[in-house]
Amino acid sequence: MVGGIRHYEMRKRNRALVISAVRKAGQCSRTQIARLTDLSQSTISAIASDLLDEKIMRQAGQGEATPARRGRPQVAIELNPEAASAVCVYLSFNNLSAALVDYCGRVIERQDTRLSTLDVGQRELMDLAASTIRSLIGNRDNVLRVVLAVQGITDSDGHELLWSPITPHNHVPFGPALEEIFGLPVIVQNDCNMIAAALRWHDPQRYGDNFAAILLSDGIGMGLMLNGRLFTGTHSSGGEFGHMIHEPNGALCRCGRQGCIEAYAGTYAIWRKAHGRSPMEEPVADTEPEHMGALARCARSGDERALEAFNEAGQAIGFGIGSLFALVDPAPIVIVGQGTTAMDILEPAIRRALARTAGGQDAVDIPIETEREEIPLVQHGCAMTALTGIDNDIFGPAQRAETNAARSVTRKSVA
Amino acid sequence: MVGGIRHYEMRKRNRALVISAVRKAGQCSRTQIARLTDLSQSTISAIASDLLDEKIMRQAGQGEATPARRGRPQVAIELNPEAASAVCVYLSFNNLSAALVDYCGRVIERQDTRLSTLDVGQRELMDLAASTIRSLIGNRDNVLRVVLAVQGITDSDGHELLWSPITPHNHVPFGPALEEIFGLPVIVQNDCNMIAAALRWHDPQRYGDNFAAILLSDGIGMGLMLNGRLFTGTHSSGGEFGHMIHEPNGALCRCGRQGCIEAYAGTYAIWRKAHGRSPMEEPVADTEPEHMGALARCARSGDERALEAFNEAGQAIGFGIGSLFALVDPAPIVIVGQGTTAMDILEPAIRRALARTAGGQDAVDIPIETEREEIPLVQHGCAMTALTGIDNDIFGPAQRAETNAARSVTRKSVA
DNA sequence: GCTCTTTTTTTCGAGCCTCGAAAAAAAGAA
DNA sequence: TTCTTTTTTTCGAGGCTCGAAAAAAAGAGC
Repeated sequence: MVGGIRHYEMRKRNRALVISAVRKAGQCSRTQIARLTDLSQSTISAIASDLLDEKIMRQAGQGEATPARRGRPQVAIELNPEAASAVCVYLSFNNLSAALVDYCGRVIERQDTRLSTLDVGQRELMDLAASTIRSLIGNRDNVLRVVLAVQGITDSDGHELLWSPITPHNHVPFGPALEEIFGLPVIVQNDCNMIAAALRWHDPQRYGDNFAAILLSDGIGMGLMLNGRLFTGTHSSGGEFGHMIHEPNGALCRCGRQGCIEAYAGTYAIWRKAHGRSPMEEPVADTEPEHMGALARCARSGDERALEAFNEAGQAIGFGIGSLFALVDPAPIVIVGQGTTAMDILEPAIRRALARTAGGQDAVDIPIETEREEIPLVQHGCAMTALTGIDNDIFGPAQRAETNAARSVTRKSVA
Repeated sequence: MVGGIRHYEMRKRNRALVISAVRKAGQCSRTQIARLTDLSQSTISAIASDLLDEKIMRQAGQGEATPARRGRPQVAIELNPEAASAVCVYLSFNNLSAALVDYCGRVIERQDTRLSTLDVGQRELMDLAASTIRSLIGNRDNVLRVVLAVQGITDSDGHELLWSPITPHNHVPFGPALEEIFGLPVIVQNDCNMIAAALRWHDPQRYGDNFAAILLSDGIGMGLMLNGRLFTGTHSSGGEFGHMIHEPNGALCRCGRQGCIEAYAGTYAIWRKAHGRSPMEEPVADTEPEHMGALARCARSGDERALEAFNEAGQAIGFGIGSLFALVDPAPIVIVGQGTTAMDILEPAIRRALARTAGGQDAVDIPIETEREEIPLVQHGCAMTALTGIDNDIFGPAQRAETNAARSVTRKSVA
């Protein structure tokens, strides 16, 4: 049962709606907000004046074009960058990149650390995250949220890292541990979900309510946007596209099972195949981007084994997308990351396989986009996740908790 | 953009919440409703008295136990069965079952028709549906909705039947055509989704916010409940579990492609395999339930080929569930329909395969339930879909459209 | 430079809705 | 018959949105 709705909720949602409209538009006059939100002028006036009073928004310096029209000029308001800030951390293989962003999403400070993720203890891993966050926070008092993206499987509540290829430890409780230290909400998220979130912010035209972002690197990850929402599993972050079954009882996967898509399309799998190794050989721990580039060049210049390896990878991905499309059809598809450097070889194989599936009946029409760099996307996704979280959970509810309390106290003491 | 919330919406949702609470509970006093909805006594009092005035609810004849406690006795209210009614139609292979249900979901009248769905023209198919609905409606004026469940793929808006194994016609526009005739909202839905909806109403304890219902008959269908909502594709009804790929380039499926799960686990596939036919042989049009029962008995009494056929089917289903669980983990699983008669043979094979997938890591723990009869489930699902639709869309919005109009007219004419 | 027109923003009163407290209602208990 | 207990209704207060009117802030015209 959802529970009833009161005035408080109504105001909260309308406030959040206004904030969201301004966040999307960048700058916005009250009249425009009214049009965007379908609320009346008077309501917008009231909400906007509250938000300005609370310093969540501020009047925008009249930027560029004042088209010199007749009538009272619109005064644009915008998010106040100092209203809040958030820390975004991305933990991936041998790398920790963190950033402090202001309330508008602009990066204030950045910090990158190399480490050997496979060799580091669970304690150290969490300590490293904590010290990075601490140094970014410094003595700021307006940091309201931390978002930690990790390569791997997280729980659906955003508390823990359940399993990851980058560390031998399971159930790493980043969320609770860091919340304890900093007294802030900490959200742990799968990196591919953050990529999907970022893409939607970058280009809402192309990446609208439905699309899938597939990250091709060591492992295969996926972020799925369905009906305008990030799709997550019921217990875990879900969307483990790389571990759908491609060949029952097939090649050995890094996860220890057999026949996963990743066991054909992960960089280690391509490397294994191209070097003529057995599909049951233990995956190598790390494949350098340069090696993969070289392999792609081999394939292009006619090396049969290399070509075959990429074809097999493309086939696995294509059939996988086909199975995914049988369940839900999230066109377009975006391929992200290192794997995109070989897209000229992969894409034909993907489309060939896709065309042979029920889900991919109109395979020709399915747009497949590419994005080379995943790290900036992950960070931007974290930032927007943190900030919209602040919008909805903190700035949405009217900031009158104290005022209200004060008022009722006043009333009582007067009476 | 969702658009802002006004008082009207607030009341609408709270009314819908009250109706939903009463629908779930059967009978309910105002005090209980207040507790269930977390709204105040006064609000419930107001809403309840409106709903009674509008004859959407009625006072319940004090059913059984009046536990003779002190104090003013609770007066229970319940849905007024005559507030509305709905027509539910289920079109499946060679069969059309329809029912008229009252606002409480009780069947008032039923009508079943046998036909040869494969041989009937598109026009005739729609005419048959229309005449069945017409005869059920009779001269009632409180029929507010029609829900048509079909075996096959429907569009996500619930307007059309896009593709179905039971008819050669594609894009059959049941929705618009019937709406045109009867002037009522008509919703076209996939049968497995209706099964999932029904199971949730039947046993919300067991089938809660997350579960998957898999229908094993000629084809393989699935209804997926995720986070308390029926999962549908973005363009089509989605959840075409049967057409996820089991073996790339594998056995011939009824859909014309190769290697779909259905091509191993549909009754025609089991029949084909058990009779030693080639996996590329054209699927037979129809397999009688009796044949399948006989086949299962053969397998039980040691017929190798039959046993192998069922094992292969179980394996396809198991790996499919594993792939599904990689994306999302909707435990428990319910197997529905004819296929359940062979569950003693299928289940071990399913679990063996499932255990070999990443998604099914805890395969032992995943509960697999069975439900033999699908038709009653589909009909009940249609009924609840129709009725909750009426609750939300028609009875939720305050019934004061005319009153308001009248009022404002009065005011104006007075002024 | 002053007035007129146009557009945006704020203000104000009305109406709707929820809530808490008090009153009313409807029983059993004494 | 009166007291106690529990449910339901009533009533006034407060919060929120809305439409209409007023105020504000420009350019246009002379």
